[in-house]
Amino acid sequence: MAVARRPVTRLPRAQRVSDILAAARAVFSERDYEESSISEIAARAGVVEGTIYKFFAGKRDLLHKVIDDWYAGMLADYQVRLAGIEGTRNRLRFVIWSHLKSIEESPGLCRQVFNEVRGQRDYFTSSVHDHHRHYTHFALDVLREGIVAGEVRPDVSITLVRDMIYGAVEHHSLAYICGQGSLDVETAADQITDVVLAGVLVTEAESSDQRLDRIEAKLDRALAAGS
Amino acid sequence: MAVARRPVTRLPRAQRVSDILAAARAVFSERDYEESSISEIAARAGVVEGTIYKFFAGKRDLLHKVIDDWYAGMLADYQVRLAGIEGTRNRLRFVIWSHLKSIEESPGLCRQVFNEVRGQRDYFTSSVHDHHRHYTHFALDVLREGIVAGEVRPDVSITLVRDMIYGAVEHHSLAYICGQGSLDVETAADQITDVVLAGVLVTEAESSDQRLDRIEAKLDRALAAGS
DNA sequence: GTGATCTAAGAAATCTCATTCATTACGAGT
DNA sequence: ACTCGTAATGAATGAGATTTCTTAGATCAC
Repeated sequence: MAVARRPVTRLPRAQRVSDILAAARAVFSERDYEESSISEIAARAGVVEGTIYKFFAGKRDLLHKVIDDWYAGMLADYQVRLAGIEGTRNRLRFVIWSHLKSIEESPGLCRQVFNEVRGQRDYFTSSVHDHHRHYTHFALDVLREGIVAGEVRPDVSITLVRDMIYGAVEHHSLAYICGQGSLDVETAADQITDVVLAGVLVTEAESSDQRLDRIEAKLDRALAAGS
Repeated sequence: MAVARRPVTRLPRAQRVSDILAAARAVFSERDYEESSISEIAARAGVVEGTIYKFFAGKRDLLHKVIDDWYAGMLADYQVRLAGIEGTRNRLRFVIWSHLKSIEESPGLCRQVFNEVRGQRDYFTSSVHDHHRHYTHFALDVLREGIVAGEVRPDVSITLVRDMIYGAVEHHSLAYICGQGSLDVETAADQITDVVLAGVLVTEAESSDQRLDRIEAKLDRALAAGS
């Protein structure tokens, strides 16, 4: 007895792949990795489970490809926008603001990155890590420029400041990412920029003190002369 | 035909629970959550899989209990040690150093916390979150004391500075946690303390104002005397 | 000491996926 | 129209978590 079989339509490879990626992105965005099932992704993409394995090595690989895809989209205009911003403070704030903004827009994917990608033993050899390096490289550039411009203390470790920036943003966004509470991107960007910048700026203290010393000394002399 | 059955020994409940917890801690420390199997934990604890479900609701619950257990141990002497340290800088450095130290000592468990516990949708209602609140509360206390002492700017958001501290520590330790590279606790503690403290310390501006006030007063007197 | 009872511990069944595989049939090239 | 490569299917496989049923050690009343 012939079993009723779904009518088969063959699509160009690129089309199928992007359909599956879109479906996977949707599912991974709204569910935990463990709860995201290949069968649901397949159903949403309009294919059967086995089809997915024609294009992807497995569930984990599929997630990685979804994240790669996401990063690629973000990186595209990031560099262009940053190029149009001047001044260490403004550029630093843009880096911080951008990260907050992408978290606000895609909390689900961020969660997958934090929980399932980063922290995996193979993370440092993955393509996601490559993308992330590109992504965070801009922060390092901004800091280096600040040092060259004489605004930023040259003795701080810029990689550590980078860790501090991204760490602060991500910790701060944790509740939002977990679906608890809201995220005020502008306020957070201002606050983080303030503290980070204060932490790395060349202090005016010495030169001001010197000037004050000089002025005070003059005054003392003037007073002594006047009496 | 009677099947050969392993001789059954009954232990007091507390003993069995702590045996299972110890075995689970070992397995969760050396493997990813996904790769940690209940059967391996059972084997190491010297029990059969079903027994674990007598005491724990499931694999996830078991991990949570392991983490709770770990936090309880850490919190025990943390408060005592901190009480013996004076000065905002020293106390802040201790908070940062302690976090780095616990990561250095238990990278495996940290990974489980970062990847499997925090970031889960139910995290903010879990007992692990309660423990973590206690744990990070000390940082907030140190900052508040700093504000009272007039050393720390009262206009910074202390919860944001807390996020910055823990975020920086955890980002910085990521490679180590993933089994790549090493972790220099002392250097990292120094650097993070430096930048954070520089970011939140009261600037010399105020005392400069005071000096300017004094100088202006002198000037006024000089002008009055000269006229 | 003996028997009743409670429940820890065992062992195996079940259930839920991810992953694999043999089969089918679309469609481009001839 | 025919053939062939391969996209797509759908069912089988297998691993591992969870459940369930059974067995038997411990404890208590008498």
